[in-house]
Amino acid sequence: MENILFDFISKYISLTDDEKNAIVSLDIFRSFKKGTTLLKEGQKSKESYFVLKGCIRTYYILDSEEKTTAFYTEMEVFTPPCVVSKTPSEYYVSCTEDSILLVSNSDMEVEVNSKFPKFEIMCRILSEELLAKQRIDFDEFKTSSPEQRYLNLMQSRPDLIQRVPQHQLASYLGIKPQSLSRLRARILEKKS
Amino acid sequence: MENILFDFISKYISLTDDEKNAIVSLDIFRSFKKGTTLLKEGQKSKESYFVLKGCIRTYYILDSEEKTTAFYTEMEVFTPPCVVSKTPSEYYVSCTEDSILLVSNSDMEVEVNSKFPKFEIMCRILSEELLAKQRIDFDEFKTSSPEQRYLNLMQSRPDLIQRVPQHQLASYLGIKPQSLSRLRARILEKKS
DNA sequence: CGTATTTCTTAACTTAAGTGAACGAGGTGT
DNA sequence: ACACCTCGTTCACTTAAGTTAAGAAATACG
Repeated sequence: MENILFDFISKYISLTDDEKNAIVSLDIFRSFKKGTTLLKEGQKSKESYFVLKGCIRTYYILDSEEKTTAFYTEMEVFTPPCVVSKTPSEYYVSCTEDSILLVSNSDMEVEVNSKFPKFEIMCRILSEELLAKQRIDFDEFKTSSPEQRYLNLMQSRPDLIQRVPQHQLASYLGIKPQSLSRLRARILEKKS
Repeated sequence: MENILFDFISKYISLTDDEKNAIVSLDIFRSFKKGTTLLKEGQKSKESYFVLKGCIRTYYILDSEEKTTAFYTEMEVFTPPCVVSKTPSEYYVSCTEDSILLVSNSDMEVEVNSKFPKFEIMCRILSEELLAKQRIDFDEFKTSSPEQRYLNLMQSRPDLIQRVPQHQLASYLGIKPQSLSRLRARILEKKS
């Protein structure tokens, strides 16, 4: 499990064995059962997540309806916005599958960053990359129809369509479950 | 003009007079006429922008139609995703108004960051904040209808509605100009 | 100043998403 | 085995956005 993490980190900086040991000794791997809620609306948190295995999702409850806005799967990082803004969360975070996560605490990060300046650099580069990636995703969402979004998702993250319930996918695509069903039927019809 | 920049920076780190002078001596303020294109599709770039005065927008040309996806105004920072990914740009960046911008080059940033580690920290914090902010914007976009998005925009950035052409606003809201006109008429009718 | 061009609005019609309801399949728990 | 519940699909109907076209308003420019 540690190797997955170190492979990820090695894309940004190189670590000595001592540094690797220091990270392992932090004891930050955690297992969660499917359905576990990691963060609730109204709560404050300092935790960030790196998904080693499984899938977590973020959702809002608006008019007593769940609105799923994001999924994070293997090799993806997620810091809830409320951790950055230090305000109570407006959304929920939970595991859609049995998951193994690296859970880090922002106090801990401050400490590690000051001890290993390399780490600070990695965090900067990673944030910049995620910002750029999310910008592209947002642009794509804005400039396409629900149907195009679904087709794009089939290209970019085909696994999600299989592993995630349709009604969660629907709100992820910005539509209702019924519309997703219809849209899928429409696509199948076109193919034939 | 420098003071606007230093006020901004002071939200993240504190600078000595020497450091301020070092920054001023980089000579990075630039003026642009309304309509100036800063980046074209297919080009590579290393430039990031901080808006001191004016407004810049990003847009795609898809099916020979402009699709505006973002506006950056006073006190906002923008690094085009292609600068981060080091690939040719898929979009355009241009000034919608006469603008004064701080233009920085990523080579220059590397140098400044290694000379002043403080700066690295600021960049990390800033990226994290922007990422979280953009995440919230994206979530809001996904979970609301075009009409709600327009009403939200009236709350959060009322100036944009005044200073930017309607057809650019429309694609920013993910709809066609005609739909924006209609939607505005609908809102006015409800009020009365 | 007047003409050209762009921008915004309106309208009629088409297409697709939202809504409410019903149904069947699959899973859960007692 | 049974009742229960969630989930996905389908249908009929409503509502809003896309499309095409036309005209009014604002702006740019010679």
